[in-house]
Amino acid sequence: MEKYFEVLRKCPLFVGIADEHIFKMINCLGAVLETFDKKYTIIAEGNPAKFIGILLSGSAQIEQVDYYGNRTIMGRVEPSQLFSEEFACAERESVPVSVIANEPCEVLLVDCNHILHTCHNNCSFHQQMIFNLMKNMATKNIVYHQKMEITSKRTTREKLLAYLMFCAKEAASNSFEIPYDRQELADFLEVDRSGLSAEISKLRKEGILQSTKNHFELL
Amino acid sequence: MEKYFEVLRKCPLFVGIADEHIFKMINCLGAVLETFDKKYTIIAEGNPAKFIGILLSGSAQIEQVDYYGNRTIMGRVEPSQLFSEEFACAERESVPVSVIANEPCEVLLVDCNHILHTCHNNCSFHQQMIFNLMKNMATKNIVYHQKMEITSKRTTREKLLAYLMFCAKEAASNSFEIPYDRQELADFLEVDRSGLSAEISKLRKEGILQSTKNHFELL
DNA sequence: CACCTTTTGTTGAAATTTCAACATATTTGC
DNA sequence: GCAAATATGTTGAAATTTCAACAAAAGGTG
Repeated sequence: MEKYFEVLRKCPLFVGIADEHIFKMINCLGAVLETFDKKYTIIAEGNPAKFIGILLSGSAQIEQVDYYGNRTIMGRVEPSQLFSEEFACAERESVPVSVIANEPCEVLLVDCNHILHTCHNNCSFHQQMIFNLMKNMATKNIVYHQKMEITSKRTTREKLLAYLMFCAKEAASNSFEIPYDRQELADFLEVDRSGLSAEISKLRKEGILQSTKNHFELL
Repeated sequence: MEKYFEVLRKCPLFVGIADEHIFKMINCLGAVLETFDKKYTIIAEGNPAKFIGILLSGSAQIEQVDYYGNRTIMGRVEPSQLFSEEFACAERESVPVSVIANEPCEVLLVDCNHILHTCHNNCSFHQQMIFNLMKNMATKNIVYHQKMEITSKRTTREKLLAYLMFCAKEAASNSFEIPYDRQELADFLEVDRSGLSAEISKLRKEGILQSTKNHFELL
């Protein structure tokens, strides 16, 4: 467990909690370590919303597949980040999305009851965690706002440019990598993959961007 | 202020707080009461993200207008509900959306600093409020998930049906009212208004639904 | 009630997306 | 390094959306 120290320090759940207390808390919370191979399902749609996930290594994706078979990618999870916490904290019956490993992943699963319903004796760590969860969820809320701002655009070109400009802003550079392959980007932007490829070519020909694989540069 | 008692009791911020303490807390939080006429802007895009809003009466809408002039309606706010709390709690500089009064509104604005940064003396009310905010934001997060599930559909018809089925589920009946007029529904579903009207007519002719104004019935 | 304003429905043309099918490029596993 | 599998790019046809313009209906106001 010690090898995850740096990851856990950065976890939004443990902000403001002294290093020496983090591992004690993880024990106290009854966290379970699990590993998943690439493409495996960490949490399946319909599962009970019981766990708050902490990604320790690898990367994962939040997905939803609808009735028609269209996949929507809600977002990506990187080490230190939480996943599925909104469903656990809202005390939903089940999780409406799937969490899929993009590469081999190690995750820590914390039973949400240990965070929400125990320790009413004013334990200060516990209160700090609730505060941290609150902040984390406010931030996640904003991330969803940003996704909606991108996907609300009406054409593939506008969605793509909105997304790329967002990435450029995040990277503070016109040159950046995106975390998605073409199919994933299409599923994130909620457009057709082949149309997306065509649009990227078009923008390249128009001299608006350069790209090789996942690397883009806005001109 | 007493006339808002019932509304405040139902406010997610005051869950688990005894009735007799609610007004004291509102004073303590330095909440400001403001009123707005129909169509007025309660919070404008770009404003400092300083306030958590509580809607006391009327109804409001969360909107975002992009570069191209397309309006997106993120959602609706009903009495007792909070608005703009995610931006305040995440300590964002400014609010990326506008909150618009749909009818004459009374709102309570609470400086988020009074909730986030004071009272580190373990005041139990305060801790309850943080917990409440956390739950509220988890729930809001899920609401956004639901919206994305609807708007991720690829055609106007699919979006509309997904929305109507969601409403029917909420109402626990095939017969229900929606809170939007046609233009607003189009802006919520992120489609063209005239195309939406055409699609509704089509569904009516196909015998899939009946509708008069805002009332719908799925058959 | 009559007038004006706003909302809703209808239509056809133009733009765009999706879909399917295939070619090419890249990656993976042995 | 090769073969197989996967990912990406390209194309044209069909479906759908958007857009603009207008007609009809509903609502508000004096």
